[in-house]
Amino acid sequence: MKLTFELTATAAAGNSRAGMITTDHGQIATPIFMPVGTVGSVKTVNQQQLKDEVKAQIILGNTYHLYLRPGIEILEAAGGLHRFMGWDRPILTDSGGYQVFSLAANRKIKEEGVWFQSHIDGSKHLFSPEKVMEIEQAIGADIIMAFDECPPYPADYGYVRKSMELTHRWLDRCLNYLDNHPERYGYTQNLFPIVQGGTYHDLRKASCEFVSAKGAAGNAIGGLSVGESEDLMYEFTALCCEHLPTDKPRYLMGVGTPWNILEAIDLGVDMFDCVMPTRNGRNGMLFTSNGIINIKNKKWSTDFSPIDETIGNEVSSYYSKAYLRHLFVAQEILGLQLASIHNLCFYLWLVKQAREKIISGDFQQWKNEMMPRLKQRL
RNA sequence: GGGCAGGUUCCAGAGCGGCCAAAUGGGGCGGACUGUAAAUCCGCUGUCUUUCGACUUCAGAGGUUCGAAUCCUCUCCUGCCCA
Repeated sequence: MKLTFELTATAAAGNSRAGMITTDHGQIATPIFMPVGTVGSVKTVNQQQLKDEVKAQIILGNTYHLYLRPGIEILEAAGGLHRFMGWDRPILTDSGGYQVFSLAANRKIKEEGVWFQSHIDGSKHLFSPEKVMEIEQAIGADIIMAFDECPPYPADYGYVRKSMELTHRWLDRCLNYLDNHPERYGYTQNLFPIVQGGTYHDLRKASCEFVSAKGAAGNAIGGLSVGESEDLMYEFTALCCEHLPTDKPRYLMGVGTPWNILEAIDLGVDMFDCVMPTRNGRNGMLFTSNGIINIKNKKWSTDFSPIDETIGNEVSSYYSKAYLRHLFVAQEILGLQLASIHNLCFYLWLVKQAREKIISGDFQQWKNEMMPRLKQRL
């Protein structure tokens, strides 16, 4: 069944909304944060913990990484990524578009697609829209992203316009491929197109219109959080929300900090993903309901209070800051895991709170209260 | 009592006449990280000074030398071995 989106509640002030996405692998209550599991693994966190402790409703995989390893033959033989990794809830795969940006030194963009040099062994591979769709079908995610070019920031108008037009042509090729190649695992995969256009108003607006016209089950905002200021990011997120359909989920790709997420929810975004809770967690940065902790700092060495009691999950209220600091100093693997689990729990708690506040009508007040607290350095 | 090996900046440990405020690692302190080439990366870590630079350090005391962490003498301490 094609993915559906039902609006549960819309805030009186601002553009935030609460909704329910339904996929063949279950429902997703929005706004939602999606943990990133690039290679079919949310680093350091196993699937059971992801379900029971983090309460993740949907996770991400990455086309580029999964294509290189283990490769599509193995994924197909396994019956798709859900089965391969033992995850029966929804999955979204990114298309490799972000790697066009992050692996800039090792790729070449052409009309037909992008030539990548593998970061693993240096081998060369062509990612065309058709090839990416083929891989995403083999992976079998519930939501698959169109293949796009994510231009860097800053980039001049001419470049961004050409890049956006290329992304649009590629979108048509993705759609055309899907029209002629039915999915293979007996459930529906939903293509989300991606808006580009950099930080140019007319381009962003044009891209929103182009994308909206496709009538996709959901739409994504790409090309943000690539180095621009937060104000610019908010400005262009707002612009995109204004021009994307109201009755379809809006996904802001790659964002972000806890306060970025609250701000974007207020602007009308429904879905988020970011490596920040996991990567920064592994690097010792904890996001809590009271602010940011660098757990490696000595001041935590004798703080035996829980990591964060208010968010209500076990890891965060059971283990102390002092213990977690000890694990980091001793370079124990458990430290990386507890930090990752805590941060993910916090992110999921944050969007759940946001949802409840939207439904109860208190979102604005709650957000204004939370914003300064979230940014605070403890 | 005798023999041998040692005592270096928070720790370990290089250095063995000038290029030494002293390698390297650890520890400490701080920072970065936004659709993951990241359990990673980047600073600082004797004192004073914004910089230039100045000053005090290599167990202690004396000495040799233009110049000593480095050479000599004695003292104190540590480890191992023999009595």
